[in-house]
Amino acid sequence: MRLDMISTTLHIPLGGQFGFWQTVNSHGWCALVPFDVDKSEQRLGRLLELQNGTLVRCSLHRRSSNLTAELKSAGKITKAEKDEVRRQLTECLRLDEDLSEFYTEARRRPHYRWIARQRAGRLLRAPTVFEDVVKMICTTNCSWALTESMVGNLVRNLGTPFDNGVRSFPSPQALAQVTEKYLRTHIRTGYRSPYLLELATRIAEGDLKIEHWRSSTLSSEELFEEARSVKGMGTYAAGNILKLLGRYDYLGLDSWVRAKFYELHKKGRRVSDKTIERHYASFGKWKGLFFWLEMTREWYDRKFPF
DNA sequence: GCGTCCAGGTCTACC
DNA sequence: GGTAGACCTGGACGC
Repeated sequence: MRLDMISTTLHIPLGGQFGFWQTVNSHGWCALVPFDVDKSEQRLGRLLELQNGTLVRCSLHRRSSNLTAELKSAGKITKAEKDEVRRQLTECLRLDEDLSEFYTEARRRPHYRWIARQRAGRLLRAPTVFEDVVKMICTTNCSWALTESMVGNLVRNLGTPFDNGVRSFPSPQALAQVTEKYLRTHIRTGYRSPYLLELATRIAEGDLKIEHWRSSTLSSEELFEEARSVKGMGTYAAGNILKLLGRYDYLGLDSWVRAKFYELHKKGRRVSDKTIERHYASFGKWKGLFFWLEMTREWYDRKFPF
């Protein structure tokens, strides 16, 4: 479908702490639709769905001390819609998250000073917790290629169409409308299908309010347990979802980071998860972030992999 | 082209 | 509380 698009530009002032390209490439999310990346231009693309259903395609890049967002939509964007775009982008790029305390901790430790220098530590997230949780479940027990396939199928089959084949991430309501068989056959989510369906149905029916998690006053332990109560979210998935909520108390171990830890700290020898936990215990509430950045440091030293 | 094996987290049943 | 086996997909490999 081709629509007559209206373009407009939004400028968002950035603090000195903010590393745009570092945030975009902080983990694999930028490679999962409806995000897309243009490496040569250092741009992040994203189709946003606003509360009133309006779709806005954003192309983001850094220009001096501003984030420039080039917006395209089927009609003229109102001021209220622009404000919502700004809010959603602030959520995705964690522009409101204050990492001063984390950087002070990093500067105190010679091995981690590079983190503050690089302005690393902001982890890209989706506009909604729902999208983050669905994607996290789609990373479990499979290769990255399969994650890309499952998320691509979800967006292609259940997302709202925009322009030129681009689609939004499906809402809980859209996901809740299909059957487990449909998910297995068309989305290829396998045994995860009943988990995704249950999650979407609970949210659509108002039984589970995961969008509150980002502003929750619960302790990290309580929030971790609440995340664990979602079927399909084990210790790995819940630990990493907490990082996307701004809580870094958990490591979120998977086979890739374990292997990286063995390589960096144990000359390739396997050790127990408890040993890894002990290694980072002194980092307190920041341990998950120090851990992830140490495991991915080479991404910052050379090119990012996504 | 077909069959087999394997890697990857989580859940459930069982001890 | 700890452990074994099932779940499902796609890629690698051998024939």
